[in-house]
Amino acid sequence: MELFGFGVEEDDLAKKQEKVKLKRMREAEKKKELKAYQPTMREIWYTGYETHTGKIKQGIFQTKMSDSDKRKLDMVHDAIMHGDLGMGVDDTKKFTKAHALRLYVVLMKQRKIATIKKMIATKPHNYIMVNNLLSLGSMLSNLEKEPIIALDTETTGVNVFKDVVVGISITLPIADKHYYIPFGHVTEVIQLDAQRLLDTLKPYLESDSIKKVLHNAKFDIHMLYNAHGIDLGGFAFDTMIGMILLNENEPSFALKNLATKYGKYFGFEDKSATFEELFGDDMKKNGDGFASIPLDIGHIYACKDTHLTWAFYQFIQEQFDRIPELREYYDTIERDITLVSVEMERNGFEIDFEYAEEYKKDLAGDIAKLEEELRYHFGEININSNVQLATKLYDEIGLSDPSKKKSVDAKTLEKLAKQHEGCKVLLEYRNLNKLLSTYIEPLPQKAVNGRLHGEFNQGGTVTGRYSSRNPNLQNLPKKARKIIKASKGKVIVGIDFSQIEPRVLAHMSRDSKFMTPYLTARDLYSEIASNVFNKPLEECGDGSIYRKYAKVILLGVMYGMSPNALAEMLKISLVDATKFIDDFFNTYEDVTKFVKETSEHADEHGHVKTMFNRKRRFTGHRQVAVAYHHMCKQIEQKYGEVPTDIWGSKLPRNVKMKFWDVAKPYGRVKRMSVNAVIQGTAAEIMKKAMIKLWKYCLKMGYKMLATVHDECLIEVPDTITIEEIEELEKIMMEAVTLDVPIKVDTEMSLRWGNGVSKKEWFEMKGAA
DNA sequence: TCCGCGGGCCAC
DNA sequence: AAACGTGGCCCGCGGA
Repeated sequence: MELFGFGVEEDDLAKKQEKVKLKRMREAEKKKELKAYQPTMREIWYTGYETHTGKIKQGIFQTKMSDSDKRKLDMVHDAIMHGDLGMGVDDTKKFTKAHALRLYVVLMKQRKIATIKKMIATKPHNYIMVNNLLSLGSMLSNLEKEPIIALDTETTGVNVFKDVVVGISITLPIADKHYYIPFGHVTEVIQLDAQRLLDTLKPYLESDSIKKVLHNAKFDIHMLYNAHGIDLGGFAFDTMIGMILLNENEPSFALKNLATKYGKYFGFEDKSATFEELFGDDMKKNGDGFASIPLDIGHIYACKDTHLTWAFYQFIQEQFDRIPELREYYDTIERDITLVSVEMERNGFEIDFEYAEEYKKDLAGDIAKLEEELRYHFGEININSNVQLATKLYDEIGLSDPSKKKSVDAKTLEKLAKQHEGCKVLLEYRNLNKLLSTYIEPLPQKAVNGRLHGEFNQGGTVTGRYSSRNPNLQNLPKKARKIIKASKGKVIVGIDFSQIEPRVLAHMSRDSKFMTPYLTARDLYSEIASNVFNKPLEECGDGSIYRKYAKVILLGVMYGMSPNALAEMLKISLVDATKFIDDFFNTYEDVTKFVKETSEHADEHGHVKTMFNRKRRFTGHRQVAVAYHHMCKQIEQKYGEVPTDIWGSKLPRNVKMKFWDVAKPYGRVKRMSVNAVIQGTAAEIMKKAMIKLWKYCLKMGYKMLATVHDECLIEVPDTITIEEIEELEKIMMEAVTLDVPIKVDTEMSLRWGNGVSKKEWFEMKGAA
């Protein structure tokens, strides 16, 4: 590797430098050329389509670090030239690469220390550390005059059930002061006694009359409660959720990232080193998080957190003044739902460890047998490696590839099963292995005190739905749900909105034909099934395969499924699939109109809105729409009409390709926009229902456990009466009033996944 | 050894 | 060059 002169015997440093300079200039030129396509050597923000998945992505694009050593050496070289490393130019002769890299570490350390010293020297006058009774008293007397404050906790880590709070930041807007109150730091610096301090702060933190603004409030509420028994009161606003409402496409909602991007809009220009730059490594190494950070610098960062949170709060309020319906949306839906999320995460699910262990053993045994069979069929390959598998199937065994892409997914393997009997075994293996490795094996390990606590994120999706993770409790297969049981003396009640998305579509489109089955208490899916498959209605009832298909069809067609995909899914001909889609849109004229108007709204405004005014924005779509419509017009003029099936049309090949370039992204946004309105509205209805359920459950002593998009899970005493269940159902159904009735279905279970209907449950109870 | 990515697959 | 949406987790792989 070129070391910029280090270790060079001929010692013509100047000449060498000249060469390097030239080289750098050439590189810079090259870089300039490439910039438009692939930015190198630094981070940039980007927005674009991910070519493979077709998703719109925003993020930080980071180039590979292959040149990082070069840069490091470069810096060391400069430092030596400037005398920063206390060495003369002559010393550089002895250097090796390793030596220079070690020096780089020293250099960075020196720079860190210099930065920290400077930050401490230039600390804002209103950043105050509270670590004695005098400063505490002063802070409290100011606090009593504040109707609303910003609050943040510093902790030993991010596990809300295991970590603890080591300090609390508070911003007092009227006093214009930002405080950090440390009580759990590993330091020589004197701190207030933790217990006595928390006893003193508790009434203020729990007070409903002192309103609190936090960034990612869910985390702090958990931490204060779990580790210190403080039940936060007066929760007023979560700036993270606020920012999500203002731009759901933001790549990161971490306070520091938001500050870097938006700080300049409210006078918070912060060019100082980030906390991670200075302490990221230390925190990782020591394992006690913020507690290990020296307080003289740590408290500055802690103060800045609430300072920033408050600045964002004001910024968001200004935006909400412009868009008052968003404030209304936050106030009526998102604020309280934060507390519901906390409640669900805190409750968690009880795991049946014995059952899980038994199930694990069974599965492992079955899987081992299948693995042996697979070795017989496919030899000594890693059966989990799709690369090795594809080579085996298509190159060595020589199966003909129905996917044309050497795909080895379930759909393809099913087709291949006719050619090779090992494929069926493989499908069975995949099935069991997925169940074991993703669910049965890891879930019990994630339990804390016997209960499994997943995260529920109210802002986890761009449409307004919840997401769930660590673990994801919204995608457990029925078989995996069986390791979850009701607590002793309890029963899990699952209430789900029946066909909520079609009902939302019926309401929003006001399509009378679509609404009629709901208004006359008939079943839309069954009617569709009867029409499509040309079967009598009796054969298309609940539980029939035709009805199940109809459900898939309706949801698919609603969101723009292609005839090809539909034909594939239903194993019907392309002609039939095309005919069904046409029939659907001809039958439901106002649904068609609704889809069209939604799409046109997106074209014109670059966003769509749900029923309760949450926006989904499509960055750059307006330009795409203009280009698309322009091209449609041109094609219409030249060729008579715009074909629905581009590739099957008679357009010249180059026109097809050019049209597809805009039609593809345009179509994608069109589908996303229609979906966002319906899915988003359904999600809002669920959130409204959950808030009402939550309040009722608190009163009744029930435990809310989870939401799975259109379903709510609640743990109640097993002595619950049918009237009490019906009260819960009523609360769900009355969450909103639509032009079609809202229906719910209830399932009761001692083991999730083994549910019975409400009727069966009470029959069982009656018999016992 | 760690990280990002893609393929595959689970849910609604 | 071939069109349902919203998510998260596991695995192998290649690069540092």
